Amino acid sequence: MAGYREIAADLREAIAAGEYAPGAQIPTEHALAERYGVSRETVRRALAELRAAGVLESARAAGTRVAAPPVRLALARYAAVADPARTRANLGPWETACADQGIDGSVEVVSVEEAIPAPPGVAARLALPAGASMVLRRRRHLMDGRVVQLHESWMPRDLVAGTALAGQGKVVGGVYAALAAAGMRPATASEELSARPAALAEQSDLGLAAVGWVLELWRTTRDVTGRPLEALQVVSDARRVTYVYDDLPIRGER
Amino acid sequence: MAGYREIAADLREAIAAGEYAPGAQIPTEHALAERYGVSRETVRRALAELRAAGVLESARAAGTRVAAPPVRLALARYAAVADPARTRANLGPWETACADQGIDGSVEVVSVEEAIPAPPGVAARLALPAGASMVLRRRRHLMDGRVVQLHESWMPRDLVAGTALAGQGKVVGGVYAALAAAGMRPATASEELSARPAALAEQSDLGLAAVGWVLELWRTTRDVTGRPLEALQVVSDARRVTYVYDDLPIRGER
DNA sequence: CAGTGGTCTAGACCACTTT
DNA sequence: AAGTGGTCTAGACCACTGT
Repeated sequence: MAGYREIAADLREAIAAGEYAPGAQIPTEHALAERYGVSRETVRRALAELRAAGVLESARAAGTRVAAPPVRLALARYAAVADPARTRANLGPWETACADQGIDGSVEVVSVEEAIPAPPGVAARLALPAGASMVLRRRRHLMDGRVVQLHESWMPRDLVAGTALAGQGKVVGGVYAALAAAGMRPATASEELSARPAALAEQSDLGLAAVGWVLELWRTTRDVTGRPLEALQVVSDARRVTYVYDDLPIRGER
Repeated sequence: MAGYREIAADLREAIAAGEYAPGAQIPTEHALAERYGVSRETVRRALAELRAAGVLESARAAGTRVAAPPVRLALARYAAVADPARTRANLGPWETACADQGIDGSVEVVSVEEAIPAPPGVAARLALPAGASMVLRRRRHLMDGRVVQLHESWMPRDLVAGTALAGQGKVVGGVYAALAAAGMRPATASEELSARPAALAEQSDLGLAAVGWVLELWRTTRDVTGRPLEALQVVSDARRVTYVYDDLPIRGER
């Protein structure tokens, strides 16, 4: 009579109707199997669907509960980051954004490699010849306790060799300041934002349960002449982040 | 010996290593069960994980194949939409973006309701008093054959009553032109972008299989005085869309 | 018509948490 | 110690696709 999709839809409705509040435990799999007159495996398929949809959360011997919507970090991508008052005492934009939202943000430099062959996507964004152009790669983890974002920053090797950017460890004052100190002036940036299921490595780096999704942001920074200075890939737990573009001037249609 | 997660990881590696090319059929569930020495149900759990991760696609009686990465539409959110040459003969930005990418885009007006109580998120974005502020809602579907985006546009009722925006059917020339014709000048827009699992209605509207994910974009348009004119919610199939913000001026840090 | 994936069952054992 | 969800099995029937 009741297929697992119907059971899933039924439970979904009951939850949406407030029959089970966020955090409340739903009946056990055994009880649901009896209620719907199906086997426990069939109930489990319904619950699996609702877990994947973020509606339910199960903990090993503690039952299945209605999931509370995740706490999202709002991250400014445009106007708000321009406020110089916000760039406090050597805090980067991440620490500042976290502090504004009452969260303890931190950054860990994972690796700095001075000469890596540029992958195709990076070469294209940096306008380097396809093939074996060598680039600098800096990898970072941005955390608020758990890892929230994975950063991979790629820069043309000839631009940054010998500068602070080629050194190990954190770049104090930010990448843009270091670029400026080396005589390069970031003037514009282009961003490409998409969502996709997490790769296996991302799943473990971000501590995602089962099949997680990520937001993938590419930011290409250029100087006034249009020369690319940096290609930055930001991979985030899709459920933990909102990107905000504030006060974009309107010049035409949308 | 082999749990379903190991089997999933094993297959994932084989596919990443190119052992099965995109579009190629992998062995049948029966064959995999025999190879790994497990039951068919266990294999199916592994395959379910890879389907959820977008690695595999199954068709009813035609086997399971390696999924090709979905074709994404690049949608400009900033500089490129300002090019007046692109706004062709009453084509909206959607039709234009699709045409640029060799795709036949179309727009369908789903409903126009003149007086709806504003939901909390809308009231906040339109800076209306919480409670029962009445607003106009226009719902559209943007298609390239399949439905790609769901639009819900909300405007304060007192601003648009009696204008072309309150009429049924398409607004020729675009919402911004209609606002301008009614004496309102859109000057800035703020966008908030996040990803989440699709709600049930979105799943069916967008034709998503199983548990799909969506990108949710809120665009709040204001005039020079900062008065909100429109709150637009755009829900897209997360696998079909990339949002592009071109040539953002850099004024501070990121 | 043979073979595929989709669904379902009635058991079973385990690791773990809660009491 | 009892109860929970996590994993697994060896069957079964079905709808559908390909030939």
